[in-house]
Amino acid sequence: MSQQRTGPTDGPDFPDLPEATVARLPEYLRALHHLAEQGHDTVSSEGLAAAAGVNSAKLRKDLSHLGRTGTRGVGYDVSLLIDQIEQVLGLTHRRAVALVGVGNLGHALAGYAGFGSRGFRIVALFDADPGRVGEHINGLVVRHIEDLPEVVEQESISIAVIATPAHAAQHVTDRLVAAGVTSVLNFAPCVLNVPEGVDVRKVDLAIELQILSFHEHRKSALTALPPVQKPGRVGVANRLGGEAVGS
Amino acid sequence: MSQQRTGPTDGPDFPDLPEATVARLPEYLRALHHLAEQGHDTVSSEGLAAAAGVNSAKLRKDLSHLGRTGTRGVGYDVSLLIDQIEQVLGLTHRRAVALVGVGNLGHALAGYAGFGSRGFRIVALFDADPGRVGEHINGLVVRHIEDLPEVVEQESISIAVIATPAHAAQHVTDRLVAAGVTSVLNFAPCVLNVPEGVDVRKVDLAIELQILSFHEHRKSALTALPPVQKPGRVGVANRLGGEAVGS
DNA sequence: GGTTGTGAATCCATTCACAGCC
DNA sequence: GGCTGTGAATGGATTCACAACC
Repeated sequence: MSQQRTGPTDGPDFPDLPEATVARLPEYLRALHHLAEQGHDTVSSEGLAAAAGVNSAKLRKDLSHLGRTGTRGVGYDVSLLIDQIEQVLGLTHRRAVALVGVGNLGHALAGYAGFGSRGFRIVALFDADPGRVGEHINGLVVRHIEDLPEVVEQESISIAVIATPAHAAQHVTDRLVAAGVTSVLNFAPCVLNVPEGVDVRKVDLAIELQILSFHEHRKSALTALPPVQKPGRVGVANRLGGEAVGS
Repeated sequence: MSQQRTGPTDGPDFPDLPEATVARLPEYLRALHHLAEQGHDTVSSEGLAAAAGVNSAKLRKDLSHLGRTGTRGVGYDVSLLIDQIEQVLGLTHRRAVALVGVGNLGHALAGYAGFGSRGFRIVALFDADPGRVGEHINGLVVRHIEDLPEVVEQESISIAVIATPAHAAQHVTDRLVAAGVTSVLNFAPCVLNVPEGVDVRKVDLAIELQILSFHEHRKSALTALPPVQKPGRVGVANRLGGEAVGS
């Protein structure tokens, strides 16, 4: 009755990864590629954890969700682990991505080489401004937003990036969803309402800075006031990077 | 002996906000500004929660950490709440921000108007490429990275944005930290090692897409396979935005 | 009547610590 | 001896549900 978990050799089935784990797998993947380039072919949980900026217990727990991945006493096989993670993340083929809004930020994103090397291909650019339509960017022609349904269909696009002004973002989203897009990465500073089954992730520059601002505020409040010695709070300093800090 | 919590009238003291709450306050703030523009002067937890894309219980719990903020039976005073949140986030004065790396993305960030309106001022641009030094962007001159210490000092910069290639990011970070910067927003796809007391937040475009890719992968695996009826898993559909989705 | 603020209950994530395996 | 995989323990965050208040 249980719907046949695919055989043990058949690549990982679909484990129900915790969301927090999913969010970290890409970072592990990046670190692994880096290690592979440097010629490592195995790595310990300790080593990979350091390279990915997490602690080793968390890393091992995360990887344990993928099934048997390492070998005790040895560590993880780098290229094998890369395959397994790419498998789970659905990165076995390059996914087609549409980008809407070729203003300041959109231009930069369209030119970003990192997408290509990490599993994605920007295959279409859109803008609502007729003055922009027809412009060539990085080998692609900017098309009018009217053409969305057609292009999404033709190119099998399921993921879109929104880099429009905030006031246009919801409208654009509705059209994207209507055209069949089911995942959206939103750079506009606003919340998007989408129907069930559509995923949205948001990146907001100002919000990131405001979170940092909070910590700045707290830090200055603390140092301004008292030199209170909190004993036993010292240990575990973040290991420092390459060169000396003191110039 | 306890170090005098500032008086009750004296604006909010320094509550130890849960990190998850801190991360949401900026979104509430944005929503509140939007409501204020539209002329609302009070809002219920339900209303604000909808505008910020969270549920109302969470919103109330978050705001409760700031002390008494709303009035029962009525709701929250919009402009009062704005003040309170800006207070806690340390946004009472515009913070000076440095941006390092004026390539593709750096250019776009330097031109991003949203910073100005939301509590920040980009006051300095840096690059390592001498060919770029001297260039004018948005009223600022690009300076060589050698000048960091001097400028950071002069302009009281505590926050920096890194938009360099990955291979340069750690080195740049070390110099920023040495110059006195204590918060970093990192757009380079790599982990940064920093000493205790320095905060780093990271934004990685490809990682965001990879997380979406996972969900795409899962969705297609589910629809490809079985029409398994999971009873009682339906409810709570995401409310749909303005116009109809069906074109 | 309406809405906030909050204990209690639940859920999820992280960390600990060690048994099991190479 | 070294390292992974994992139960058990802890710690946070979310949700529930209602008393307190306007």
